[in-house]
Amino acid sequence: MTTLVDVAKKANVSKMTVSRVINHPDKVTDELKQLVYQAMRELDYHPNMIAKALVNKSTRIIKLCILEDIDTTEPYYMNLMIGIAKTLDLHQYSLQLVTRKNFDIGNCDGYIITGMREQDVEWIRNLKKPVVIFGENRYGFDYVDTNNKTGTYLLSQLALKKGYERLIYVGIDSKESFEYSREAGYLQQVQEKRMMPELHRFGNHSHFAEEFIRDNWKSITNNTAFICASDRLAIGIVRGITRCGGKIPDDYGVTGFDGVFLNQVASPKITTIKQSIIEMGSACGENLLDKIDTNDKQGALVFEPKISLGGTLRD
Amino acid sequence: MTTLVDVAKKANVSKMTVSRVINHPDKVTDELKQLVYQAMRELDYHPNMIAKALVNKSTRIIKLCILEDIDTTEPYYMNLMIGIAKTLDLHQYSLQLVTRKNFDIGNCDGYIITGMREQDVEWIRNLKKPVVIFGENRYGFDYVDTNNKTGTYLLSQLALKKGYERLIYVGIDSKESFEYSREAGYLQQVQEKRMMPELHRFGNHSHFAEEFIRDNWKSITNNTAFICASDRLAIGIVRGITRCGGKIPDDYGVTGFDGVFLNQVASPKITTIKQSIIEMGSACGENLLDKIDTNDKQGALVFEPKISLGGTLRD
DNA sequence: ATCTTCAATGTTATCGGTAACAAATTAATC
DNA sequence: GATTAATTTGTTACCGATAACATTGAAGAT
Repeated sequence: MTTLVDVAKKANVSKMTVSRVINHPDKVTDELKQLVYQAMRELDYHPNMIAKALVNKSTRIIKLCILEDIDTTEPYYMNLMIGIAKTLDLHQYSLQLVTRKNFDIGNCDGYIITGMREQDVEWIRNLKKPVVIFGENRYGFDYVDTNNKTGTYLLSQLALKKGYERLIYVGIDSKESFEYSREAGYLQQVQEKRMMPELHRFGNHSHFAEEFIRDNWKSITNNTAFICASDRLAIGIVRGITRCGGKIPDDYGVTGFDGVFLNQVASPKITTIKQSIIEMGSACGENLLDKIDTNDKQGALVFEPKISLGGTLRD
Repeated sequence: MTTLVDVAKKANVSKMTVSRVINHPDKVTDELKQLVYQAMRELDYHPNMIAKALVNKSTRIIKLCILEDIDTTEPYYMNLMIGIAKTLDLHQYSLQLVTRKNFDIGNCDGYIITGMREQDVEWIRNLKKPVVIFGENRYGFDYVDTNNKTGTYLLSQLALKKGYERLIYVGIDSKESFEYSREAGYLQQVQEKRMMPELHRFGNHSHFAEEFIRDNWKSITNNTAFICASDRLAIGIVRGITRCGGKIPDDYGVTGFDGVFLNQVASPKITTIKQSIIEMGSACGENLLDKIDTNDKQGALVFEPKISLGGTLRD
């Protein structure tokens, strides 16, 4: 490996000048800079990040903490990691995957946290390194997420435009911020149209949604659309309606949210919100690295949702 | 952060002695060792891996190269990563996720490679750091995998025991080693029973398998079991048989392979080979770290397959 | 012309460890 | 008991970078 000294010798300057060309180029004359650049190119010089890390007392490690149960893991996370890793690699940082159990083993320069619950706020506040949360939150942490409210707002709007006359929201029975936002999107659309809101909440499993349909089938009038907080629930609703003999999308409409995993195997495909998790992961990484560099708050980064048309709404 | 010097002062020895207690404990008297251990405990000393890496000219980074198309990514890889990360974290290594495009950016101490094809053998051979392949191969690389042959052998055996009289193998149309092994398992079982082998191969998509059933439905006699090389294919076969009016598991049996992803949403659940990818990932990590430490070949690590009973075989 | 001032470059010490060599202590040999 | 060998511990230099301070040299002020 070529080092600073090799470059310095070749360019006939001190190694400090080379270091400065890299880190404070404005403090070096153009003449020397050219010499140094030339030498770096000829020797194919790449700075040794380990040495850098040693003097900076940094680690070049970012921890990705997945706080949700690993059993429920979906490709979602895989895409997230791919996105994060892409950015980090570019900046010569590396990603460490940790869970609740082992998150405090070893040092790092920053955290990306996903699956945060209320109970986690405390210890996250106490972390001494920059943090970015993946998933919206109302505790003031910087975060990256889809605009959840706009998502359900748009889907509700679309359902109405397709002529469904009744809109039932099927939500997740949890106190998390994203759920409130998705409900809010539905509510706003419904209120704008002066309709009666109808909300139901279940654990995020398809069979809960399916049971709900079965148990209430007679009260579910024709021409109803279900705005679901997740693809899982949407699939349950579809299954329930189908088993009860209802016709999708002619008599009933269904929309989901997420569009990562289940949509690949579902039949018919759910009309849902497509999230570009990879892109969001990259954003997460960049957000965090900026934060590390500048030591500044970066604020939230909200991605505008895109509808992915499936076969569960008319047309 | 407490350093070697802090510990050395507290224990009234030179820092070199402390270093030796950690790395060559046999070269230090028990008396001093106790003093040093005591001091380390009191100061809660943890070695600085960055400094270590600098003098050892190592990086403490392991690259996980996923060579398959990211689009086809399944939770499979997520589990793999969790397994690998678990081991690496324990040894204070960190994992870097790379793909074909960016695999040579930045240094590392070793590679774990998955999704290897024949075309990759060349450059993998040329890598200068230790390598472990995830997935069996016949090029002499160390690897970790399920015993693929035993897997299909056992499933075939089970199908016969359940009384199915005809066994059709549905394989993946690719030249990869795992496919050959799965075929071999089926063949061995069939030959032991002096039956006529019947093999078909398709791209690894459920609709190919489904079409196959439709196109050949009249020649598919009752009491046939399909030994499939993947859950995807198995799901296609199930769908095909169901659509043609066949009854599973009464008149037709189906088995898959993998049991990670699709099995969660399939209905009925496929009888398949369950692979503990997390565990295999850990093994991968340990294998590689051993290799880095000893600079030795570690050989293959083959996990014995376990059958996961679903509803696609009788009983 | 001399003294400041400031910008451009070089020197030295440092980050936290380890290897290689030096010194000190103990044990072994004659 | 003196000499040598072996074991244990300490000293120094180094890994590859950067910060802090020192030096040089040219422009501007008096």
